Amino acid sequence: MATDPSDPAEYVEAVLDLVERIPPGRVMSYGAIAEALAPRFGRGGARRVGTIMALHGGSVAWYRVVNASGRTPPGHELAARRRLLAEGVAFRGERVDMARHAWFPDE
DNA sequence: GGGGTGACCCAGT
DNA sequence: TACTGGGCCACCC
Repeated sequence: MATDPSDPAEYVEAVLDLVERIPPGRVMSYGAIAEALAPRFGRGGARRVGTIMALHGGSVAWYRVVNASGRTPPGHELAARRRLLAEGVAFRGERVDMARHAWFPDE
């Protein structure tokens, strides 16, 4: 079906689809996204998710995706911070308070 | 076939 | 907290 691991485009779609499901005020790390899709696609990794976001993130809520440390993507720190603050996400200095806002599809 | 690159991650210092 | 080194995987020359 649409989840054909042999088609790279399907993985991209799955990543973007998952990002769209992140509730406002919550965030996910690149690694967490890779982990969440692992059962379905098996392949991929945090690094790949990052590349996908860099290329196609513009069409989704890219600012809800941060690295494992809670840092916002390079070059977009200000924009990400503004949007996240507007959604009620707490910051600790320059990073998101992951312990408080990290989200996982299971919820 | 070989080597460099990247919106990553983790452990060690 | 910051920096370093190793591992990771797909993509591009």
